[in-house]
Amino acid sequence: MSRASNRAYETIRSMILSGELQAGAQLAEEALAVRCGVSRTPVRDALRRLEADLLVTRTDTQRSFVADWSLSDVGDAFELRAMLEGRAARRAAERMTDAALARIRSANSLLFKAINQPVPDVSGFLDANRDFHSEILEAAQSRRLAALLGTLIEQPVVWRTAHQYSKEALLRSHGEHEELISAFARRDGVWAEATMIGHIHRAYHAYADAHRGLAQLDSTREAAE
Amino acid sequence: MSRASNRAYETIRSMILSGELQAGAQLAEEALAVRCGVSRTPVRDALRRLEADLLVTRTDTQRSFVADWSLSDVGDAFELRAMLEGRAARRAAERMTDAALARIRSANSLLFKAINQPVPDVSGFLDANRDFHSEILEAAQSRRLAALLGTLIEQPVVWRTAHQYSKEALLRSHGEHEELISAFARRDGVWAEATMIGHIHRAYHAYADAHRGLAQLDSTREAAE
DNA sequence: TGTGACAGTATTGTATACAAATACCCCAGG
DNA sequence: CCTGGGGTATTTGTATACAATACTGTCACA
Repeated sequence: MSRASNRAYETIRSMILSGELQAGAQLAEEALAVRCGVSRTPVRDALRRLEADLLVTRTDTQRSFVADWSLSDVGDAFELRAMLEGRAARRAAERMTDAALARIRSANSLLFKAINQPVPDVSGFLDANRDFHSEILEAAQSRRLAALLGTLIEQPVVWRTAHQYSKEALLRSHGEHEELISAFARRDGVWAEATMIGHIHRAYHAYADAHRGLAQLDSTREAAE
Repeated sequence: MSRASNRAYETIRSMILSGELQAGAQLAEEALAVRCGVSRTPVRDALRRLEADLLVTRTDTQRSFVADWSLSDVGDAFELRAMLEGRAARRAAERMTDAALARIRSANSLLFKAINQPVPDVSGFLDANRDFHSEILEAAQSRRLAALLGTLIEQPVVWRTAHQYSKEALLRSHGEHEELISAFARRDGVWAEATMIGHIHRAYHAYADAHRGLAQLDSTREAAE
């Protein structure tokens, strides 16, 4: 995808995720085109992609709006992601090559290094985490699974969650990854799947706890106004 | 989606599925626009959607080609579909209302009627089958699950398979649906999930058998030339 | 013979104008 | 006050022109 189209996608996406565009707000193509500094054509492209990400919904008459993500929607997404990533881990374990295993190990080493800085390097953690999971997806050798997970992995949700994490929680992630690696090393698909499902579910609860905390802050703030 | 865009989508899709456009063939926007009798704009839209369906792939430089669906890809898709529809059945059973149950029963009655014509009414069967499965998806109350399954349910694959079915095979489908209904009536999610997984897997094997038969015919024909 | 640069061609990306559809607002009638 | 109709404003759909990019084949040179 070339410049303008990507720019529109990234711009609109970040406006949604930052809250600059609130849930339910209408997304008119012309207005977005102006804000992104491009014409409507790439904006239309971007809206299509965001719709596939479920960040944008369309009415039956083709008007676009910022989708509203309740906590239950997020739960929904995590549940599916757990199921699909679990399946990916199982397939990966059954098809694991030594080379892929080495790459996965290396990603988790980088992740460990990022945690053990004087101040934990969250963005380094996230990069390594992404690599770790995508190596597994690669090893699973299923284009469809990759395509489905692509729409489900809301990196921003992971992002928000990770910034809430304590160093201990980050280390726990690393430890769960190590357990996955053990399962891969033994080509034990069932173990890998179960571990992955647990791993994602723990991430979900970390997110939900943080979210509840924030919601409480919000309502406190509102009450104070 | 309006007229031209849908027309392009349907036209290109059917050209791919009918084999008029063979796997690996390049899909140039201008050429497709001419063949569909519309301009490039709606064709671009259509290609995006077909890409999401994985009927079309794009190179890193944005050229589009007809995706090549080996039997293992189809197996991949069925496996995922079984997992996701199984999950949908479980959720549906856990959330089943009497009204939804009635609609599901009615869809399966129509399906039964379609089979029991002097000559089985395959397209009536397919309509009822689609309704049956989409009522379940509706009852599952998960937008994301619905979105994921939407890209996976290749109605044409079902179509090709159904036309191979004997009346007995169609009746077996009806019977499996009845078992699902029993599970729903008892709100037994585990039973519903297991039954659905079996149902989809049987459909896959029916497809694979038919496909192998066709492949054999093809190679025989080629040998004869 | 092999390789790299170049030019010409094909293809996709973007902007823009206009057409079609839809939503909104206001007012009349009950 | 509510409801429906109709006109206007807004928004999306489509076509088209042009720009940017990627592909292809040829020729020169090693």
